[in-house]
Amino acid sequence: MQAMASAGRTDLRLGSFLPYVLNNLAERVSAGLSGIYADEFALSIPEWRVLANLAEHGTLNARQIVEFTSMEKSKVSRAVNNLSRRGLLSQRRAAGDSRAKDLQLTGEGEALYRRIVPRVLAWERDLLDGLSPGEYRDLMYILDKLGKRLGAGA
Amino acid sequence: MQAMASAGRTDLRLGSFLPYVLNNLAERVSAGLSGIYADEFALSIPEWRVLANLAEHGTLNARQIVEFTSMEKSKVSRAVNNLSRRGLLSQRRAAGDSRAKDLQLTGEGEALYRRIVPRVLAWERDLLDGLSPGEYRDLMYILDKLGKRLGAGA
DNA sequence: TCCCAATAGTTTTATATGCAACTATAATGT
DNA sequence: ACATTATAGTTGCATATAAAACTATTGGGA
Repeated sequence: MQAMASAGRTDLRLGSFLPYVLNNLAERVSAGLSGIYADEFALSIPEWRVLANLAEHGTLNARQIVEFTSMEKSKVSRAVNNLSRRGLLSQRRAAGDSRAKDLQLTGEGEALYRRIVPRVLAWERDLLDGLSPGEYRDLMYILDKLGKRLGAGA
Repeated sequence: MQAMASAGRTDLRLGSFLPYVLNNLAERVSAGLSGIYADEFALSIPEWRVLANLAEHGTLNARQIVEFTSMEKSKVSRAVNNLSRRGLLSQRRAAGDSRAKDLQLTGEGEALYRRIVPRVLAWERDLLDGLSPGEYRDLMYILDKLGKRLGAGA
């Protein structure tokens, strides 16, 4: 027997159609969160994502950021440039490959990141307070599973 | 005891930060699906959403579509106009309120919708095949719970 | 009745975006 | 070594978008 679901039927109900539900939720979450880093820290979403990935992974080049975030490479390029102009990250030609640039946060970039983190974690905690630990675990597990499946299928 | 989670810590791990995970997944799902209605049916995502909501709910005005989809009203306005120009929906001044317009799919609009539905359901089924029925149920339940919490919190 | 605020929807404007074209460098095959 | 192809990243351009200004209509008060 196959996965029951909206997919088990031949008519479409948007309320149980995963892509629709997922997108609605994701957009609303993004809108809520971007209130923090846009209004208080003057960062766009792509800029925030680049910042956060550099903070987490240390030195990266643009291609790696593209992989981590699934953003367009032109989007990443522009976000990197904005952060660079603001002195939040530094660039230098990569050792082994002079096409690539090693990107890394400056002290100022790290400081900004450290100011943002508690704010977004508090926001997330607020949202997740409605879920039990088990529900949170299930959710992350299932989302991860779907993500892997998408990677394969596409 | 409170919801453990990434939110239980003071450092940020993107891989377990719900907004990040959710957005990555949603974007990839959207990209996959939009391949269908963009390439094969020449519909943008906003257009598809308007079409699907009208198909599901019957006659609606633009404000109601905004509520159902959480899209910007200007976005809805343009999507409605595009569909109208293509003869996929009809507009007429609402009975009780002449500012509003009653929107409803034409026969052609409904026919297009019926051609699209099996395609997107098949796509969804493919994605969901990796989940057990229980996992699917849990997922939808939890997403719904989060959605409601967002509605309240904002 | 007469204002004034609220609402439905459109349009303007500035910005963001995706895609393709492009530059520069690296890797591969013969 | 040389030509071909692939890759890293940037930029130009046409389109899409969000936010605010705007038009038209409605709904309340006082």
